[in-house]
Amino acid sequence: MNKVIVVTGQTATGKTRLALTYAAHNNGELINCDARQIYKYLDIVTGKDLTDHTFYPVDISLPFSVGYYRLEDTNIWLYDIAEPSQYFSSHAYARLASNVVARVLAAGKTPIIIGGSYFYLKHLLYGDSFSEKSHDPILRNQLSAMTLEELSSYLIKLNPAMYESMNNSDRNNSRRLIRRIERVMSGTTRDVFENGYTYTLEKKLGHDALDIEYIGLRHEHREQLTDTIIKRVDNRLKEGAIEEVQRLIEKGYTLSDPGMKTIGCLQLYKHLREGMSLEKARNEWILREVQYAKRQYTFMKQDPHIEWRITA
RNA sequence: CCAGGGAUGGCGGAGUGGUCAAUCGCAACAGACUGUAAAUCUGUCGCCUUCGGGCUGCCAAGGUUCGAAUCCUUGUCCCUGGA
Repeated sequence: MNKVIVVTGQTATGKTRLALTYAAHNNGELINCDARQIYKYLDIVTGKDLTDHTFYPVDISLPFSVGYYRLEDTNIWLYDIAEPSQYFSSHAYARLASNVVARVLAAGKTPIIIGGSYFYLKHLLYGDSFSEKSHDPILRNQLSAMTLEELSSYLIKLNPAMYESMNNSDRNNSRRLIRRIERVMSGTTRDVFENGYTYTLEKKLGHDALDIEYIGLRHEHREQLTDTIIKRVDNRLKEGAIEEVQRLIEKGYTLSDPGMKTIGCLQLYKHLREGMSLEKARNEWILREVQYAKRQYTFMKQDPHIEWRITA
Protein backbone atom coordinates (compact mmCIF):
# COMPACT_ATOMS: atom_id res chain seq x y z
CA MET A 1 0.00 0.00 0.00
CA ASN A 2 1.29 3.41 -0.92
CA LYS A 3 2.24 5.59 1.97
CA VAL A 4 1.58 9.30 2.30
CA ILE A 5 2.79 11.31 5.25
CA VAL A 6 1.22 14.58 6.31
CA VAL A 7 2.91 16.91 8.74
CA THR A 8 0.76 19.84 9.74
CA GLY A 9 0.27 21.89 12.89
CA GLN A 10 0.92 25.29 14.33
CA THR A 11 3.47 27.64 12.95
CA ALA A 12 6.99 27.49 14.38
CA THR A 13 6.78 23.95 15.69
CA GLY A 14 9.56 22.45 13.61
CA LYS A 15 7.44 20.80 10.95
CA THR A 16 10.18 20.96 8.35
CA ARG A 17 12.72 19.37 10.62
CA LEU A 18 10.36 16.48 11.32
CA ALA A 19 9.43 16.16 7.65
CA LEU A 20 13.06 15.93 6.67
CA THR A 21 13.58 13.12 9.15
CA TYR A 22 10.61 11.31 7.65
CA ALA A 23 12.00 11.91 4.20
CA ALA A 24 15.30 10.36 5.15
CA HIS A 25 13.66 7.26 6.61
CA ASN A 26 10.95 6.77 4.01
CA ASN A 27 12.59 7.75 0.76
CA GLY A 28 10.31 10.74 0.75
CA GLU A 29 9.87 14.04 -1.01
CA LEU A 30 8.37 17.11 0.60
CA ILE A 31 5.32 18.89 -0.76
CA ASN A 32 4.73 22.32 0.67
CA CYS A 33 1.32 23.11 2.12
CA ASP A 34 1.93 26.64 3.28
CA ALA A 35 -0.26 29.28 1.71
CA ARG A 36 2.50 31.88 1.82
CA GLN A 37 5.49 29.90 0.74
CA ILE A 38 3.79 29.33 -2.56
CA TYR A 39 4.68 32.94 -3.37
CA LYS A 40 7.89 33.89 -5.07
CA TYR A 41 10.26 36.45 -3.53
CA LEU A 42 8.82 35.96 -0.05
CA ASP A 43 11.63 33.80 1.25
CA ILE A 44 12.92 35.20 4.52
CA VAL A 45 9.58 36.54 5.73
CA THR A 46 7.85 33.21 5.21
CA GLY A 47 10.85 31.17 6.32
CA LYS A 48 11.46 28.98 3.31
CA ASP A 49 14.06 26.42 4.17
CA LEU A 50 16.31 26.63 1.17
CA THR A 51 20.02 26.16 0.91
CA ASP A 52 20.20 25.59 -2.84
CA HIS A 53 18.20 28.11 -4.83
CA THR A 54 18.17 26.19 -8.07
CA PHE A 55 14.60 25.63 -9.18
CA TYR A 56 13.73 22.54 -11.20
CA PRO A 57 10.57 23.30 -13.14
CA VAL A 58 8.09 20.65 -14.20
CA ASP A 59 5.37 21.45 -16.67
CA ILE A 60 1.95 20.34 -15.58
CA SER A 61 0.11 22.80 -17.81
CA LEU A 62 -1.50 24.95 -15.18
CA PRO A 63 -0.98 28.68 -14.83
CA PHE A 64 1.56 28.23 -12.07
CA SER A 65 5.26 27.50 -12.15
CA VAL A 66 5.36 24.08 -10.56
CA GLY A 67 8.66 22.51 -9.70
CA TYR A 68 10.97 21.61 -6.88
CA TYR A 69 14.08 22.67 -5.03
CA ARG A 70 16.73 20.39 -3.61
CA LEU A 71 16.74 20.35 0.18
CA GLU A 72 19.24 18.18 2.01
CA ASP A 73 18.95 14.81 0.27
CA THR A 74 15.45 15.26 -1.00
CA ASN A 75 13.19 17.54 -3.03
CA ILE A 76 10.69 20.10 -1.88
CA TRP A 77 7.77 20.88 -4.13
CA LEU A 78 5.32 23.75 -4.43
CA TYR A 79 7.49 26.57 -3.25
CA ASP A 80 7.43 29.63 -5.49
CA ILE A 81 4.59 28.65 -7.73
CA ALA A 82 2.83 32.02 -7.87
CA GLU A 83 3.70 35.70 -8.21
CA PRO A 84 2.83 37.80 -5.15
CA SER A 85 0.23 39.51 -7.31
CA GLN A 86 -1.39 36.27 -8.41
CA TYR A 87 -4.72 35.03 -7.13
CA PHE A 88 -4.39 31.63 -5.54
CA SER A 89 -6.92 29.37 -3.87
CA SER A 90 -7.43 26.22 -1.89
CA HIS A 91 -8.87 24.69 -5.01
CA ALA A 92 -5.76 25.46 -7.03
CA TYR A 93 -3.68 24.06 -4.23
CA ALA A 94 -5.62 20.80 -4.11
CA ARG A 95 -5.18 20.34 -7.85
CA LEU A 96 -1.50 21.12 -7.84
CA ALA A 97 -0.73 19.11 -4.76
CA SER A 98 -2.59 16.02 -5.85
CA ASN A 99 -0.78 16.18 -9.15
CA VAL A 100 2.56 16.30 -7.36
CA VAL A 101 1.56 13.56 -4.92
CA ALA A 102 0.76 11.32 -7.89
CA ARG A 103 4.06 12.20 -9.47
CA VAL A 104 6.05 11.37 -6.36
CA LEU A 105 4.19 8.10 -5.87
CA ALA A 106 4.80 7.20 -9.49
CA ALA A 107 8.50 7.67 -8.89
CA GLY A 108 8.28 5.11 -6.12
CA LYS A 109 8.76 7.64 -3.36
CA THR A 110 6.78 8.74 -0.32
CA PRO A 111 5.00 12.07 -0.56
CA ILE A 112 5.35 14.11 2.61
CA ILE A 113 2.85 16.94 2.67
CA ILE A 114 4.03 19.60 5.02
CA GLY A 115 2.53 22.88 6.13
CA GLY A 116 0.12 24.66 8.40
CA SER A 117 -2.43 25.92 5.91
CA TYR A 118 -5.15 23.65 7.10
CA PHE A 119 -7.77 24.98 4.72
CA TYR A 120 -5.61 23.90 1.80
CA LEU A 121 -4.92 20.59 3.40
CA LYS A 122 -8.59 20.02 4.08
CA HIS A 123 -9.36 20.48 0.41
CA LEU A 124 -6.58 18.15 -0.61
CA LEU A 125 -7.47 15.38 1.83
CA TYR A 126 -11.23 15.61 2.07
CA GLY A 127 -12.49 17.88 -0.69
CA ASP A 128 -14.59 16.27 -3.32
CA SER A 129 -15.24 18.79 -6.05
CA PHE A 130 -13.03 19.68 -8.93
CA SER A 131 -15.51 21.95 -10.61
CA GLU A 132 -14.04 23.70 -13.62
CA LYS A 133 -15.76 26.98 -12.81
CA SER A 134 -13.19 29.23 -11.32
CA HIS A 135 -13.73 32.32 -9.26
CA ASP A 136 -15.24 35.31 -11.01
CA PRO A 137 -13.17 38.42 -10.36
CA ILE A 138 -15.61 40.74 -12.09
CA LEU A 139 -18.55 39.49 -10.08
CA ARG A 140 -16.55 39.62 -6.89
CA ASN A 141 -15.57 43.14 -7.63
CA GLN A 142 -19.13 44.22 -8.24
CA LEU A 143 -20.37 42.48 -5.12
CA SER A 144 -17.64 43.92 -2.96
CA ALA A 145 -19.22 47.34 -3.36
CA MET A 146 -22.38 46.11 -1.69
CA THR A 147 -23.17 46.33 1.99
CA LEU A 148 -23.68 43.32 4.18
CA GLU A 149 -27.43 43.87 4.13
CA GLU A 150 -27.49 44.09 0.34
CA LEU A 151 -25.42 40.95 -0.03
CA SER A 152 -27.65 39.08 2.38
CA SER A 153 -30.86 40.02 0.65
CA TYR A 154 -29.32 39.27 -2.73
CA LEU A 155 -28.34 35.78 -1.65
CA ILE A 156 -31.73 35.20 -0.02
CA LYS A 157 -33.36 36.18 -3.28
CA LEU A 158 -31.11 33.89 -5.33
CA ASN A 159 -31.15 30.88 -3.05
CA PRO A 160 -32.76 31.13 0.39
CA ALA A 161 -31.63 27.66 1.39
CA MET A 162 -28.03 28.64 0.82
CA TYR A 163 -28.41 31.59 3.15
CA GLU A 164 -30.21 29.46 5.72
CA SER A 165 -27.31 27.04 5.82
CA MET A 166 -24.93 29.76 6.95
CA ASN A 167 -24.11 30.34 10.58
CA ASN A 168 -24.18 33.73 12.26
CA SER A 169 -20.47 34.23 11.88
CA ASP A 170 -20.55 33.64 8.14
CA ARG A 171 -23.63 35.76 7.62
CA ASN A 172 -21.59 38.68 8.88
CA ASN A 173 -18.67 37.81 6.69
CA SER A 174 -18.99 39.60 3.37
CA ARG A 175 -16.35 37.42 1.72
CA ARG A 176 -18.30 34.32 2.55
CA LEU A 177 -21.52 35.90 1.36
CA ILE A 178 -19.87 36.86 -1.90
CA ARG A 179 -18.52 33.37 -2.40
CA ARG A 180 -21.97 31.87 -1.78
CA ILE A 181 -23.47 34.18 -4.34
CA GLU A 182 -20.71 33.27 -6.74
CA ARG A 183 -21.35 29.59 -6.18
CA VAL A 184 -25.07 29.93 -6.70
CA MET A 185 -24.60 31.92 -9.87
CA SER A 186 -22.14 29.42 -11.32
CA GLY A 187 -24.25 26.46 -10.27
CA THR A 188 -21.66 24.91 -7.95
CA THR A 189 -23.86 24.46 -4.93
CA ARG A 190 -22.75 20.97 -4.07
CA ASP A 191 -21.00 20.43 -0.74
CA VAL A 192 -17.29 20.01 -1.36
CA PHE A 193 -16.95 18.27 2.00
CA GLU A 194 -20.03 16.15 1.68
CA ASN A 195 -18.13 13.13 2.92
CA GLY A 196 -16.99 14.83 6.08
CA TYR A 197 -13.61 13.63 7.21
CA THR A 198 -13.43 10.70 4.82
CA TYR A 199 -10.27 10.82 2.78
CA THR A 200 -10.87 11.65 -0.85
CA LEU A 201 -7.24 11.86 -1.86
CA GLU A 202 -7.20 8.28 -3.19
CA LYS A 203 -10.14 9.05 -5.42
CA LYS A 204 -8.45 12.14 -6.79
CA LEU A 205 -5.34 10.16 -7.60
CA GLY A 206 -7.14 7.08 -8.88
CA HIS A 207 -5.33 4.95 -6.32
CA ASP A 208 -7.03 2.13 -4.46
CA ALA A 209 -5.98 2.94 -0.97
CA LEU A 210 -3.33 5.02 0.69
CA ASP A 211 -1.73 4.53 4.04
CA ILE A 212 -1.89 8.04 5.39
CA GLU A 213 0.18 8.95 8.40
CA TYR A 214 -1.11 12.25 9.66
CA ILE A 215 0.85 14.17 12.26
CA GLY A 216 -0.01 17.50 13.89
CA LEU A 217 2.56 19.48 15.82
CA ARG A 218 1.54 22.00 18.42
CA HIS A 219 3.01 24.05 21.21
CA GLU A 220 2.38 22.99 24.74
CA HIS A 221 1.27 26.38 25.96
CA ARG A 222 1.11 30.00 25.05
CA GLU A 223 4.36 31.03 26.67
CA GLN A 224 6.32 28.54 24.66
CA LEU A 225 4.55 29.60 21.51
CA THR A 226 5.30 33.26 22.13
CA ASP A 227 8.94 32.67 22.99
CA THR A 228 9.51 30.62 19.88
CA ILE A 229 7.87 33.18 17.66
CA ILE A 230 9.81 36.08 19.14
CA LYS A 231 13.05 34.26 18.38
CA ARG A 232 11.89 33.41 14.90
CA VAL A 233 10.87 36.97 14.05
CA ASP A 234 14.10 38.45 15.38
CA ASN A 235 16.00 35.89 13.42
CA ARG A 236 14.21 36.74 10.21
CA LEU A 237 14.82 40.43 10.75
CA LYS A 238 18.50 39.65 11.19
CA GLU A 239 18.51 37.58 8.03
CA GLY A 240 17.29 40.53 5.97
CA ALA A 241 13.51 40.48 6.03
CA ILE A 242 13.38 44.26 5.76
CA GLU A 243 15.57 44.28 2.67
CA GLU A 244 13.42 41.56 1.17
CA VAL A 245 10.26 43.61 1.58
CA GLN A 246 12.09 46.64 0.26
CA ARG A 247 12.89 44.66 -2.89
CA LEU A 248 9.21 43.71 -3.25
CA ILE A 249 8.26 47.36 -3.00
CA GLU A 250 10.84 48.21 -5.64
CA LYS A 251 9.35 45.56 -7.89
CA GLY A 252 6.11 47.49 -7.64
CA TYR A 253 4.06 45.27 -5.37
CA THR A 254 1.54 46.96 -3.12
CA LEU A 255 -0.81 45.93 -0.35
CA SER A 256 -3.49 45.08 -2.88
CA ASP A 257 -1.38 42.10 -3.98
CA PRO A 258 -2.34 38.94 -2.12
CA GLY A 259 1.22 37.97 -1.29
CA MET A 260 1.90 41.28 0.40
CA LYS A 261 -0.67 40.57 3.09
CA THR A 262 1.58 37.94 4.54
CA ILE A 263 2.23 38.37 8.23
CA GLY A 264 5.56 40.09 8.62
CA CYS A 265 5.55 41.42 5.11
CA LEU A 266 2.58 43.62 5.91
CA GLN A 267 4.19 45.00 9.04
CA LEU A 268 7.50 45.67 7.35
CA TYR A 269 5.66 47.35 4.52
CA LYS A 270 4.04 49.66 7.06
CA HIS A 271 7.45 50.35 8.52
CA LEU A 272 9.02 51.12 5.16
CA ARG A 273 6.17 53.02 3.57
CA GLU A 274 3.88 54.29 6.28
CA GLY A 275 6.26 55.43 8.96
CA MET A 276 5.59 52.71 11.49
CA SER A 277 8.57 52.32 13.80
CA LEU A 278 10.60 49.16 13.45
CA GLU A 279 9.89 48.25 17.05
CA LYS A 280 6.17 48.55 16.51
CA ALA A 281 6.34 46.57 13.28
CA ARG A 282 8.29 43.85 15.02
CA ASN A 283 5.84 43.65 17.92
CA GLU A 284 2.87 43.54 15.61
CA TRP A 285 4.50 40.84 13.52
CA ILE A 286 5.02 38.72 16.63
CA LEU A 287 1.50 39.35 17.84
CA ARG A 288 -0.16 38.46 14.54
CA GLU A 289 1.85 35.33 14.27
CA VAL A 290 0.90 34.18 17.76
CA GLN A 291 -2.76 34.89 17.04
CA TYR A 292 -2.46 32.98 13.80
CA ALA A 293 -1.00 29.96 15.56
CA LYS A 294 -3.98 29.89 17.89
CA ARG A 295 -6.43 30.10 15.03
CA GLN A 296 -4.64 27.25 13.30
CA TYR A 297 -5.12 24.94 16.23
CA THR A 298 -8.77 25.89 16.69
CA PHE A 299 -9.38 24.85 13.12
CA MET A 300 -7.21 21.75 13.04
CA LYS A 301 -8.34 20.18 16.26
CA GLN A 302 -11.66 19.31 14.67
CA ASP A 303 -9.92 16.93 12.33
CA PRO A 304 -10.25 13.47 13.90
CA HIS A 305 -7.37 11.97 11.96
CA ILE A 306 -4.60 14.21 13.20
CA GLU A 307 -2.25 12.52 15.61
CA TRP A 308 -1.11 15.35 17.83
CA ARG A 309 2.35 15.78 19.17
CA ILE A 310 3.67 18.48 21.46
CA THR A 311 6.70 20.15 19.99
CA ALA A 312 9.89 19.75 21.98
C1' C B 1 7.14 78.50 43.98
C1' C B 2 3.19 80.64 40.47
C1' A B 3 -0.40 79.71 36.35
C1' G B 4 -3.03 76.14 33.63
C1' G B 5 -4.42 71.00 32.18
C1' G B 6 -5.29 66.04 33.73
C1' A B 7 -6.23 61.29 36.77
C1' U B 8 -12.04 56.29 33.78
C1' G B 9 -12.19 48.94 33.54
C1' G B 10 -5.26 44.93 31.20
C1' C B 11 -3.95 49.29 27.59
C1' G B 12 -5.62 53.53 24.53
C1' G B 13 -9.70 56.56 24.82
C1' A B 14 -15.35 58.41 25.05
C1' G B 15 -18.68 60.09 28.59
C1' U B 16 -19.42 66.21 32.13
C1' G B 17 -26.02 65.25 37.24
C1' G B 18 -30.38 60.18 36.26
C1' U B 19 -31.70 55.78 30.47
C1' C B 20 -23.68 54.11 32.94
C1' A B 21 -21.14 48.17 34.71
C1' A B 22 -19.82 52.78 31.79
C1' U B 23 -19.76 54.17 23.53
C1' C B 24 -15.53 52.68 20.79
C1' G B 25 -10.61 50.62 19.43
C1' C B 26 -6.71 47.21 21.01
C1' A B 27 -5.25 43.08 23.82
C1' A B 28 -7.20 38.64 26.14
C1' C B 29 -10.46 34.20 26.09
C1' A B 30 -13.68 31.03 23.25
C1' G B 31 -15.42 29.87 18.40
C1' A B 32 -16.60 29.62 12.93
C1' C B 33 -14.35 27.96 8.39
C1' U B 34 -17.61 24.52 0.92
C1' G B 35 -12.07 28.42 -4.60
C1' U B 36 -8.86 35.44 -1.21
C1' A B 37 -7.29 31.21 4.56
C1' A B 38 -0.47 33.91 7.47
C1' A B 39 -7.25 35.78 4.94
C1' U B 40 -12.10 36.90 6.77
C1' C B 41 -15.84 36.66 10.37
C1' U B 42 -18.69 35.57 15.32
C1' G B 43 -19.37 35.46 20.74
C1' U B 44 -17.54 36.77 25.70
C1' C B 45 -14.87 40.40 28.10
C1' G B 46 -15.65 44.23 36.85
C1' C B 47 -17.17 40.24 40.63
C1' C B 48 -21.10 36.67 41.89
C1' U B 49 -25.37 34.18 39.83
C1' U B 50 -30.46 28.95 40.46
C1' C B 51 -29.36 33.86 34.33
C1' G B 52 -34.59 36.61 37.20
C1' G B 53 -30.98 39.32 39.26
C1' G B 54 -27.37 40.70 43.24
C1' C B 55 -22.78 43.28 44.66
C1' U B 56 -18.64 46.58 44.07
C1' G B 57 -17.20 50.59 40.80
C1' C B 58 -14.61 55.84 37.11
C1' C B 59 -7.12 58.48 42.01
C1' A B 60 -8.30 59.06 47.77
C1' A B 61 -11.25 61.15 51.60
C1' G B 62 -15.22 64.22 52.68
C1' G B 63 -19.46 67.25 50.95
C1' U B 64 -23.91 69.02 47.84
C1' U B 65 -28.21 66.31 45.72
C1' C B 66 -34.01 62.28 45.73
C1' G B 67 -29.77 60.77 42.52
C1' A B 68 -22.60 61.86 41.00
C1' A B 69 -17.68 58.99 36.76
C1' U B 70 -19.95 63.76 36.01
C1' C B 71 -20.82 69.59 40.83
C1' C B 72 -17.89 71.54 45.49
C1' U B 73 -13.64 71.04 49.21
C1' U B 74 -9.08 68.95 50.66
C1' G B 75 -5.15 65.64 49.69
C1' U B 76 -1.94 62.62 46.42
C1' C B 77 0.23 61.88 41.73
C1' C B 78 1.16 63.25 36.41
C1' C B 79 1.68 66.82 32.21
C1' U B 80 2.41 71.88 30.00
C1' G B 81 3.96 77.03 30.44
C1' G B 82 6.32 80.85 33.78
C1' A B 83 9.78 82.15 37.62
